[in-house]
Amino acid sequence: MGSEGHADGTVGKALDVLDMVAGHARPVRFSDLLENSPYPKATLYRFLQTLTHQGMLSYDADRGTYTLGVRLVRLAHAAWAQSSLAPIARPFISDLAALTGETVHLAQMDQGQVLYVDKRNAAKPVEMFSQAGKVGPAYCTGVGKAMLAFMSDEAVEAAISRQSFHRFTDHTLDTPDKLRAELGAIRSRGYAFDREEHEPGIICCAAPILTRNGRVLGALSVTSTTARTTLAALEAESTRIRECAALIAAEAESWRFPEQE
Amino acid sequence: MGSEGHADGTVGKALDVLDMVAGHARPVRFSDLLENSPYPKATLYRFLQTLTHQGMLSYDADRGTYTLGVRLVRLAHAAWAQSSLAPIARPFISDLAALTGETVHLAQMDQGQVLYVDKRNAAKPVEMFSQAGKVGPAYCTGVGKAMLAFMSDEAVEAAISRQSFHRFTDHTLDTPDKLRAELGAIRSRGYAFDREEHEPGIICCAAPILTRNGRVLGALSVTSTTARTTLAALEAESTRIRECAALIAAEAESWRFPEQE
DNA sequence: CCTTTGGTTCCATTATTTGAAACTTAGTCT
DNA sequence: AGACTAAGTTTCAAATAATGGAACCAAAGG
Repeated sequence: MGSEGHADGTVGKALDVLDMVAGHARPVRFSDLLENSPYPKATLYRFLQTLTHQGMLSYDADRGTYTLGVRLVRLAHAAWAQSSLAPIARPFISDLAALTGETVHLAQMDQGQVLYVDKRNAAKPVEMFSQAGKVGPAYCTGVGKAMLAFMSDEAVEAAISRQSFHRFTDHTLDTPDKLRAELGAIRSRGYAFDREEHEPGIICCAAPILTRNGRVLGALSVTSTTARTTLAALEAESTRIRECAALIAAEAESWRFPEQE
Repeated sequence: MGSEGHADGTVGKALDVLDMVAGHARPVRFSDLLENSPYPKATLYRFLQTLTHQGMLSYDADRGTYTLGVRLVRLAHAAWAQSSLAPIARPFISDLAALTGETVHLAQMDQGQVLYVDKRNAAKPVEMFSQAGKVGPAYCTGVGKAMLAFMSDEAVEAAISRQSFHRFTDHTLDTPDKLRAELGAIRSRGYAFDREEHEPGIICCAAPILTRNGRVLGALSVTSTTARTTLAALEAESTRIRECAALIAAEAESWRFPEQE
């Protein structure tokens, strides 16, 4: 039962080191890394050398610090274009943001966590990278619950075992059982709410993006504040949200059909 | 020399496989990969398993295809936040885009390549990852030349040795010597042009972002098309661009890149 | 000049990776 | 159906690469 160490094989460990570098907000020195590292000095050193040599990290010789490298950025660029729903969904979420006048989030599930891959705000100018790429908890966000509700039982349990169930607000569903009950309700309703479960004053209505065979591709949410609107008013948009999700799903599915050679 | 890198160690090979997947625009089947793979079936198979398990790839069981995984997107977010100039420069490039009414690029140099870390377009709504995160050649872009012109001789030569000198247009500087001459001119002028060297019809004026001691942090450019404006008109903005670069440098230095002594 | 701190290299031991071949499906042809 | 075939998966002894304690080096500090 994986308590923590899920670093299988050598590449797993190397990627672990990548995450360690990514974890720090600024360029890190070797010794900084060594402190929170499960690996001995020589081993960590060699990993850093290899990753740097491979372009996944970049080393500032003057300062002796490591940052994430270009190759990683290039891969990520490809990943975003290729594996995320974002490029396909872009026009649809723009429309949805314009129609509702609220902030729209597009998210996918990553190892039991919610990964926001795009965001559109009708009012404010668009934010870039600073928003896309963010991660959040699955158990207390609209998009997270919307996705969980339509995943297979094993996948849900795997995800649940990775949740922290931290009680962010009075409304946070802070146990697996409360969450499971909520997921059932969502499944039959077809869409999810966030009733200030993650942040006070923030509410949303979210729908999953599903393939024809019911596989979860991602989720879509319209977010607002209790100051500006109510859950009931957001629920009125649920049909629109679900239609938008369906359009994205259709587009995604047709676009992904392999037309080899 | 060594276009296809010597994949040192196990992680090198694994990353190689990642690149292979990234190379294809669409989801790839195992056998597609196997064809252009230097690795035997079993080996490739195990790499794909590991990478998938690590979230670097994602496997579509229905279709039996691999795509780049979302973990990369998360890493890229960290890379962007960490690559320091982008978050700092954001308000400044927004202003510059508004003032000039043209597209503004923010780039940094890594391993002889230009990495675009942000982009702002006054007219169109902002594009996300699809633009920021792109990598381009240094020898035939305004930002690339602006940075090279202020780098140390060794660094420049190292970068030159990594350029392909592909002749994109009639104006491309396609030899090291032409480039070196141009760099001298840029250094004394203080800013660089792109005279349709990379793409026909695309011109720009670029300035480096330098620390007090002259270290190159990045570069800034204002880009337009020959249809809309002229080089002379862009040059009129050069003072503004350089001022903007100076502001960013000052901010960066006080904030993230304290120059020692 | 001696010590500490931070980083790099060595190298015998150990564990992992390797890949030919055998095996398992899932299709296809006759 | 039965006999082929293509595509993906597993096995296992041999080959290879990773490991990490310890030695080493280079600055900075006393």
